[in-house]
Amino acid sequence: MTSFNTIDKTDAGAITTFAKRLSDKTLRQICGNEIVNHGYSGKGNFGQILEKFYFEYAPNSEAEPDFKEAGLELKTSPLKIMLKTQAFHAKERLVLNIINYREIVHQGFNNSSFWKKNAHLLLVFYHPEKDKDIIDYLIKLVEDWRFSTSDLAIIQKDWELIKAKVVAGKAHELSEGDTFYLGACTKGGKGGNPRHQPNSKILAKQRAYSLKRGYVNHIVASIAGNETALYGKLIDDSSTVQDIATVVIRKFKQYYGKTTDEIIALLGISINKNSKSFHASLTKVILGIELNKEIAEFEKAEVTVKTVRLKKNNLPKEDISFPTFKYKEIIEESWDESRFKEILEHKFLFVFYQENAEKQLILKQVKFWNMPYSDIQEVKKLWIETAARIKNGRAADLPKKSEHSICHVRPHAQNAKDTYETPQGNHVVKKCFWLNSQYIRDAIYL
DNA sequence: GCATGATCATGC
DNA sequence: GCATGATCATGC
Repeated sequence: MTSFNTIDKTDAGAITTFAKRLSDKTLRQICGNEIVNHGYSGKGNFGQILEKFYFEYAPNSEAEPDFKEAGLELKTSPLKIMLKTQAFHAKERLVLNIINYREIVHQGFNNSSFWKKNAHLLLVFYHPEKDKDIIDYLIKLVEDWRFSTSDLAIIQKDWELIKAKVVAGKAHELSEGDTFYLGACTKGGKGGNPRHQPNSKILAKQRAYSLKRGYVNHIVASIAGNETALYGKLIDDSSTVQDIATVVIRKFKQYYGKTTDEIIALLGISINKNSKSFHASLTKVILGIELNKEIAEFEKAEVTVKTVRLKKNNLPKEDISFPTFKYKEIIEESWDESRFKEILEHKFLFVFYQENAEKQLILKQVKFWNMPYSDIQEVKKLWIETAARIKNGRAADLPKKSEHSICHVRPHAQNAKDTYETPQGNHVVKKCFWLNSQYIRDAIYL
């Protein structure tokens, strides 16, 4: 193989071309058997082996990009194959450099450690398979990446929010749901590797900048050129306003106080009022997205839309459900790696309608929301209690609404015969966590 | 009127 | 066939 040492290190194009030789190959094929005794094991080491044996430099954690003369940062990330479409998707968020709490408060975006390191990425996507050695993973996609103008505007806004929280002495309250594309994800194993922060005595978990999985999906699809879904954009590079929340709220606001019938008439469209997807369709139409398309920004930011019907007293008619959990799986999870915590760390868009005297639905308010850190800590207690009861054979008796102010557990199944097996071997109706209607009213709507 | 249990509709 | 979002039914 041609050595990387023959490549012009100031030329990002030449480095990318050299990297592209990896496409559709494995590390063993490209580097030969010299890497069999690579000495690395376990997750996350694909990148280190690639750096050491292909690019021939020692893994480091410097503030400069990996190829600093070319301003290019090497990142490797795993893909998974979607069963239905056989298309490649991002398996995980893409973790970037550590957020230095002491430094960020003195930085602007353009001289931030995030931007210095990640303005230009060299991405290597590989396909990990169980039971295979890391060096036998197939490398599927290799490409350099720069953020589009409109994406960068959103990422900069995300960065400003992360900084503002650290400036306010709230680094310990950072959550991935705070932001749209650029997340602050935990990094550093169990215990969260607590760090000092500048404006508070409270220790904060170590966190890194990361691109959300939905955003990495967008990168993968755009590199592979095989978008399976159709996307409609709220914002493009020529938009005057480049902020997701501002654009969305502005579009909805002109219909506040109007009934769904009036909104439909004003929009001049016809959608089936009796369909259960009526509200989802109406949301898309208000946002100017065609019904057969997905909202590009929401997919990239992994925004979950929830439609809520309020009663006259502002209390939602229903609690909000989440996916069911399997009794035998939840007891094997820890809270920090739990599916439910991951769900709660997403950003939500709530669309509130309220019933009037004639039983018509009036659009009241839309709100982007993510669960505050302190509430997530409360839910953690409920989750632990739930797992403990299941372990103790009490799957039929899980925390009720009266036991917790934020969430409860309740059936969510086709019918009473639709069950999952418990650790004890009996079958109990499928259940899930629900967000209490009172909490939705008090913590989100009002 | 609400908590709790139960079930429906849709789309993949 | 099942996951998911949404909604209904009953009894206290």
